[in-house]
Amino acid sequence: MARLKAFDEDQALDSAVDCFWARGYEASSVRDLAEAMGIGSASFYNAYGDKRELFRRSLERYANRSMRERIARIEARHAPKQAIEAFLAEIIERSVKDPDCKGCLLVNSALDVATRDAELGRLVAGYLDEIRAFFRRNLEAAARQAQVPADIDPATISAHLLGVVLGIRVLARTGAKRRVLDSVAQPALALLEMAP
Amino acid sequence: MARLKAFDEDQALDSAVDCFWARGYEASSVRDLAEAMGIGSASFYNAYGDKRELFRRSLERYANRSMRERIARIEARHAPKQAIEAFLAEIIERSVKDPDCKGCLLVNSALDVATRDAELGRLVAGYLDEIRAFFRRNLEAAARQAQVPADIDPATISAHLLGVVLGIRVLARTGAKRRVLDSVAQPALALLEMAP
DNA sequence: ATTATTCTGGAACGTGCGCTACAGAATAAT
DNA sequence: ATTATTCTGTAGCGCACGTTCCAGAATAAT
Repeated sequence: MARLKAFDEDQALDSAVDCFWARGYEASSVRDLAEAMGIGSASFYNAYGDKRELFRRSLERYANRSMRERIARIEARHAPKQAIEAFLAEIIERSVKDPDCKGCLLVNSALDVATRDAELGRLVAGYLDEIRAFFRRNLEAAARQAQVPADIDPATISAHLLGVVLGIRVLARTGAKRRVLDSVAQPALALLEMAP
Repeated sequence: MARLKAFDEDQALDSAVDCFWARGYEASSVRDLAEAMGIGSASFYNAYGDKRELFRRSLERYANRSMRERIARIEARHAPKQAIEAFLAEIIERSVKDPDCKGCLLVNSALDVATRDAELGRLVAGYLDEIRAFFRRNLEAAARQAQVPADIDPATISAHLLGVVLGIRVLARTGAKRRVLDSVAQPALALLEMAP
């Protein structure tokens, strides 16, 4: 009964994610975004409401397709302790291989727009806490299976690991070399090793 | 032979630092800045050149008055190992006590404007590396005095500690509680403890 | 007192911003 | 074929941005 959309909404959303990821919220103008998405501004506002709402959906899509996908995939394939190691290894690998040093959209946003928009701030904080929950869940499972030293406290170490991930993401965006990122992660991973 | 400036240039610069610190580069308009600094736009451009140059000077002033001051003060008053502990403790203390959750101007900038301006990016990376150098210097001194375990590698642990500091700064800006920040730091500090 | 120089407040410039209006194109149902 | 509805390209809205201009005020040297 009406004209059909001439573009794929999710595909365009992916392009928006890339734009926000590389340049941040403020520096991505609606014209930049629309061009990257391959649509005009009328379609832009018709499909997504406004720039902020597009950003909210971009955050959500990034969280689903990048963070949650990674967590689910890794947890499906690895035992708890190895899942933690694989998570850190993959983040370093991706950071080093990204020629644009984009870091993580959630971390980038946490310091930028999230501080000026309470709802987005809560959203981002919640997404980051899912990473901590991933660490905690796997630390507890590893402890149950005696794969990690008995004296580690999952609540403490999971926060530490989240901090390490955030530190890696920040340094990665400044263009740090793999050697530095590995050094950031190594002592945290060493905590998981059993005494010889 | 000419009219005198009616404002203190450094004092106004401090106000600019506060503005950039709280809101970031893009979100601080020249009008915002000039108002916070208590000057008109003519004085603004006469004294500082342009917005970017003011930001460069703000970064420099923040580095000198916040980071370098802290490092110098702590190193003057503490033995190497205690200096590292005091640095982390002070950062957590300041983060928790800041009602605006501003985090660290250098870290905030590292993810924002520094990624779009190569010179500023190099500047920020250099400032952050001074924190790593502080850790490394004190780790080496502590090792020489047998205040830390013999098997710790200053090159690795200094990068780890920098990562932990960055993680704390990011979490602090998202409004994390002291308990979380302490948890991020605690395992890193435990590395410095001698085996019982 | 005059002069040369610099600083200051305010108005205004051009540009790019987020966003909207509108006319026409495309579709599904009648 | 007509109609109702939605999508699309383009032009342009009002506004805030960084920056400049300018007339006048303030100062130190003459």
